[in-house]
Amino acid sequence: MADGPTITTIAERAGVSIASVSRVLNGLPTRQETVRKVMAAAEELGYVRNAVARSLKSRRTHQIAFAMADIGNPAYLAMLRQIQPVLKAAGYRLVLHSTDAVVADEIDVLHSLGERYVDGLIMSPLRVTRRHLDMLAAARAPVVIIGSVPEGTPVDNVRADSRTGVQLAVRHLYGLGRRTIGMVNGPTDTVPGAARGAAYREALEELGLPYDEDLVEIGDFYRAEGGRAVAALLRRRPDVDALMCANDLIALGALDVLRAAGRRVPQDVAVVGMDDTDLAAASWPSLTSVSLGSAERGKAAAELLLDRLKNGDREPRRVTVPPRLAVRASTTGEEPAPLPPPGAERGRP
Amino acid sequence: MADGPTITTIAERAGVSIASVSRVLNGLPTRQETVRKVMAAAEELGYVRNAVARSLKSRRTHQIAFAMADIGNPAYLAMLRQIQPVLKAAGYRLVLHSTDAVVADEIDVLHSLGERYVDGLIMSPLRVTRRHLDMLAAARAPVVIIGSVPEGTPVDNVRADSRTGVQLAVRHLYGLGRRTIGMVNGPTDTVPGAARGAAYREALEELGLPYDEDLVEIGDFYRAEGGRAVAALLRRRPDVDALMCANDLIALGALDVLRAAGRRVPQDVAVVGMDDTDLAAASWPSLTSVSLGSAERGKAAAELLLDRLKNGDREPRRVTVPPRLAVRASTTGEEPAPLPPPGAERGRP
DNA sequence: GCGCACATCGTAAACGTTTACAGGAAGATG
DNA sequence: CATCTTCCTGTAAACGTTTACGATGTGCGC
Repeated sequence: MADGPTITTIAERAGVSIASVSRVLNGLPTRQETVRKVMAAAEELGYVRNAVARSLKSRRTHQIAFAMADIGNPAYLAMLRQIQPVLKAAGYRLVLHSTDAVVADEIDVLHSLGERYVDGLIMSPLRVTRRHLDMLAAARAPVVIIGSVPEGTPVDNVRADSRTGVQLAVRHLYGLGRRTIGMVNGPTDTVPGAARGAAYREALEELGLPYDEDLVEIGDFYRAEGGRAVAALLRRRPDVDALMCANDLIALGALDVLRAAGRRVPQDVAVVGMDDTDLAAASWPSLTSVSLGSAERGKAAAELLLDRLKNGDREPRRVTVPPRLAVRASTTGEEPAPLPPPGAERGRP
Repeated sequence: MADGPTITTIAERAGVSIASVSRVLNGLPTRQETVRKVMAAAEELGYVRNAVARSLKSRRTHQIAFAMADIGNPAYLAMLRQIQPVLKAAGYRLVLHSTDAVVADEIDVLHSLGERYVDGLIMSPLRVTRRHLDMLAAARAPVVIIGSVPEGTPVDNVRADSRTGVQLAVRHLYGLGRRTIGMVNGPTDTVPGAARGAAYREALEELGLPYDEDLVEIGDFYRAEGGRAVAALLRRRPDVDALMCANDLIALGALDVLRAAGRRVPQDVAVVGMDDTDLAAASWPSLTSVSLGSAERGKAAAELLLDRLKNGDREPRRVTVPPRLAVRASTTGEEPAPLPPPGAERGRP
């Protein structure tokens, strides 16, 4: 693992100056003979350009950071899967940060833009605080936010339309005859939590259903937490006949708890998830889920950022991705009640 | 987004030399008064160290690359989830490459180590070719391979024990009375494919069951492909009573096809997956699956690499992670046949 | 008052590139 | 043949750090 060759090594071997080597390597006009010599030397030495030195001089790292709240969440994963190829095709590397949705970590990432190790950042914060906005305004590199930011914030941003998404789901449940529709939400101090909670309320009102706080339970965006929240809601309102869950993980938790409680899905309680992740199609029963277009949002974010890197001072843009409802068995399943869990699942006959 | 301050700016403002600024920022012994002045200036200017310049000088980027075959595969994702926090805790950033299991892309990644934009690489190649080995030998930065490499290859490597894993599964099926155990594999020119195929054969022999090529079908490591392979196998051997699938996605495909064919799982056909991903627990019925310890392997790989970065010329190490069998409903479920899929399952609005 | 040890600092080189600039050679033009 | 272009090349500076080295100043012992 000896020290690799540099353009100086090549220059010596080819008998030219380092400037010529650089020009040849960058395809600038050069005499044919020189090109040949330099190429030959580079080939023999197995030369590879030093990206760090190059970045220092050119002030471009060809790296873009993606700060995701939670690697475990398939919705962010769907974004990542789209972001990666778009960046790769444009010649950028992807630096991955996981912030665990901790504000301090997100601020850290924004702050670290000052280190200039990336040309730009795609970030998907769960909540947007005053500090976020301050840091965004002072950010030393272009940032694209996936999620909602206050009106007028001068930053490119890609948002889902969870309002319409929740509306789609609630209407679907209403159309199936459900009238006691509960909501299991994540923390309402998060952007998605707040939006989904409000949208649920609106959707009910639009349909002329009463909004009842007893039908709303706040947990967190994880399976176990979601399950706990559902259990609490069930104790309070055993008559609930449908559950709008703020994401698929919560919905899976709901399925767990409903099964354990002997409630049939969808006959007794219909369940709708959100994000339409892989888990929704694979779950038991398969989960009706609102797709908020995570994949499309990821792609759009990457494209926005690339565009901004080309064209630094265009107006900030906002892209909104429309939701879709993927209807599956957890709302329209026609088979008889799912039976108690198979013995091995949790030790029951 | 004006040009940020550099140590030169600070030096001017504090009335000291850039050397002093650097010393203060790096905590080298300096007079108290100087420290104060420099810190004050840095603070006022909102100075952040330029990581690129720092890397150029120090020959350390504090970045580590992870080249995963397929972002969509939850097994790799499980590795990623473990790798990320380990690196972060050690002060390294994570650069993510997705190679789509294309050899040329993997070679590219190895080659790009010469650009010195990372201090090391964790790679999980699906197949290891001659070129891989050549590039590994010539790699300009430490590499840890997740997966098997030929005996004696001088490289840190973390492997699963799929042989024992398959054995666990086949014995489990045998113990449940299954005697016509099929295998649905991915391409056998991949390392896991070859290993799992061979292990299946060995496990049968160990149990005194005949090895029958008709019971083996090769597809690819994806859900749809797995389904197709199972369909083919079923046509050839309708009497099969158990399926050993080379990963969970294949097993999900198997469930799809078995359901469509009216076969009950596990009564008619027991199904075992591999990798024990989130999907296994969420699927319908839940999937018995061999965990090859993806998470542990990711963690081990990250730790091996960090250790190697500290101690460049210790002996190459090999870590083998033991498999576990997660038993679920697809082999031991006792409920009556799952019914045909609900109508809505694949009709989307 | 001299010499020495020590602490602190500034100068300058280095990391590996890219690139502005100027110089030289060759060809075109008078 | 002198001059002007044109093309190609080399010199050197720059990007923002870290760090070896030598210079300076201070305090102390004699």
